Amino acid sequence: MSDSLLQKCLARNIRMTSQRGTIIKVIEQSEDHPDVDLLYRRSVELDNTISIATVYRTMKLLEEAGVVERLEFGDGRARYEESGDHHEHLVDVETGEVIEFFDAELEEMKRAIAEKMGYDLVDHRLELFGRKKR
Amino acid sequence: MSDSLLQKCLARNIRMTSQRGTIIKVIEQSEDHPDVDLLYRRSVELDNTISIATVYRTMKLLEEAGVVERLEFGDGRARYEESGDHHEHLVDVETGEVIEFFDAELEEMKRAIAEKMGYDLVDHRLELFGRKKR
DNA sequence: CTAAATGCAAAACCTTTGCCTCAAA
DNA sequence: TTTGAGGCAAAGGTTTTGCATTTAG
Repeated sequence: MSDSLLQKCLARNIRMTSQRGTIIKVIEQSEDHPDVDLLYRRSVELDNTISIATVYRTMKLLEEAGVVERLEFGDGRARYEESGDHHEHLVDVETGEVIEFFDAELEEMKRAIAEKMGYDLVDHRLELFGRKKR
Repeated sequence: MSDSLLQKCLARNIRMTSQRGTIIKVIEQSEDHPDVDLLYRRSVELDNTISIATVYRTMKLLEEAGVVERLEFGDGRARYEESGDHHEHLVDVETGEVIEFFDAELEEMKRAIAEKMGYDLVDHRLELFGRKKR
């Protein structure tokens, strides 16, 4: 089975502090796609000495370490999720709900398209915005 | 053949002013994906009375009218392009160059995926980030 | 011990807005 | 003439940063 976020950070020699530990725990326990402010508020519940600057600095660190992914849904602030199996996002335009999905054929197609244009795909992002049928 | 951006705006009864005319001309002549500041600087060259607030207001107006598209490449500011044939973007991670492409199969796949999840696709966004092979 | 991390507040960005003036229809 | 648009500057929201202090290793 796969390592916890904390283990991944330790494996990368990220210096561990109580604040980072708290933020990492918050990320691990988040099932949604929180923005920094939400991560901050959840972290403060566990350790009321944490400042939002630390949350920003930690998220940047974790992103650069490749253990979290930064998402943008077009609302002007970054949201985060733990890195893991790659998947895409479908945003329900009426409720704001974010649904994760994965489609192997789609992944391969993206790789092939970049290939055809003479590029190695290093990253990619797909967001679908949909309205629930009824 | 298709209407110019100006014609599309007039057809939608967008009140025309000299500033809007200038900004529209700048968009028409832009072959890249300018952000607001760049649009502003290009507009000022043609009419030095234009303020950046007007550029922001005009881009919002044109976006809501559906005649321009707002793009986000993850650098924290909006970029724009004239609406037209739908296409995707591949960003060269080394040069920042943005290459447009279209793939009908990919489009259909996105629609089908949303469909399968019980959604009507109302919008979608795909960006590939690649490194040129050599 | 020493280098790095934190807190706090200020600053830096990008974007929006209030208000008064000006211009399009 | 009337309603909407523009300019300016201030304010808003998100993210970054300088600096003094604390802490991990």
